[in-house]
Amino acid sequence: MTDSEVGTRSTRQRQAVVSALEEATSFSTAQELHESLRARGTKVGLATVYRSLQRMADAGDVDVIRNDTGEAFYRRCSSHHHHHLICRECGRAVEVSGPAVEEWADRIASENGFSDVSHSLELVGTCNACAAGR
Amino acid sequence: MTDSEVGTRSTRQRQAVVSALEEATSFSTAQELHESLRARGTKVGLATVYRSLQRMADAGDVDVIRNDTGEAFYRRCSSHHHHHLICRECGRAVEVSGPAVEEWADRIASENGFSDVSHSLELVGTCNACAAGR
DNA sequence: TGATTGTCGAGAATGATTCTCATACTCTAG
DNA sequence: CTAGAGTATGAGAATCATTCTCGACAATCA
Repeated sequence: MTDSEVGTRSTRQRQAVVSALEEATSFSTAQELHESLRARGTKVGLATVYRSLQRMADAGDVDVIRNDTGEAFYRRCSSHHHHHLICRECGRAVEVSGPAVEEWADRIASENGFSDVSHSLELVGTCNACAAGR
Repeated sequence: MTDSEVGTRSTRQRQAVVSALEEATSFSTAQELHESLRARGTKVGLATVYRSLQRMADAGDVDVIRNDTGEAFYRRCSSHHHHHLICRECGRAVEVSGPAVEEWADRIASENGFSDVSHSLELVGTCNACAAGR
């Protein structure tokens, strides 16, 4: 079995994880997704949620970010390269992209003799709705 | 006791953690620092290493980044705002700063109605030494 | 020196994530 | 449609980094 052959079967559990992700409006942990599935009466094992998320992350179908305690958060995202602007209060996330940043990253990398550079970038702030509600 | 009053005492253990950090040429985990202290014959508890690192991180004296498995890596850094360009093979880290990125982040944030925006950015690549050695 | 109070250390506890392995299910060839 | 092969699942154990607990110790200061 090669890597490209795994994760191809369509099961009730995988569809459930996908739909839970699509209902979520912000980044969610595996545990939260598992809980929301249980709450709606869909029985899916926690390990399966983790496996599904990992496979989707590997395939690039979901984005993974980590908070400052190292917990992983998942979100269904567009497939092109982008970054996130996340509200620190409500968790709402906006996809943003910045050619300027990509160019800057490449330039900095080559100036320092680095090659094959990838980058991770997240913006965290307070969205207007949350700022207004205080 | 207020926050400003904690972490003021000078102890052998704290000095040891600081010196271990200064000897390290790249980002290190708490476990690695603990091990290097033990290796040189300095007895310091693991919990103390964690506590010292956390306090320094809170004070802004060290930078913390996380790898893709969520483990925390620490490094003694300059105190002004900056980012890192890290070699994925040898772990060597270069501090970089980019006014362009800061401005872009602020602009994107305000365009989307976000305020109080902070950002995290890391560049990962292969340094020239490692690229040459292959 | 003695009192006060922060700090240490060993090991237990925590919590997210991964692993194990017996069982159930998908998919496809026939 | 059906059996067979091989993948996927689930419950709970295992892992592993990190944090907590609490009695003992040490830094600071009068």
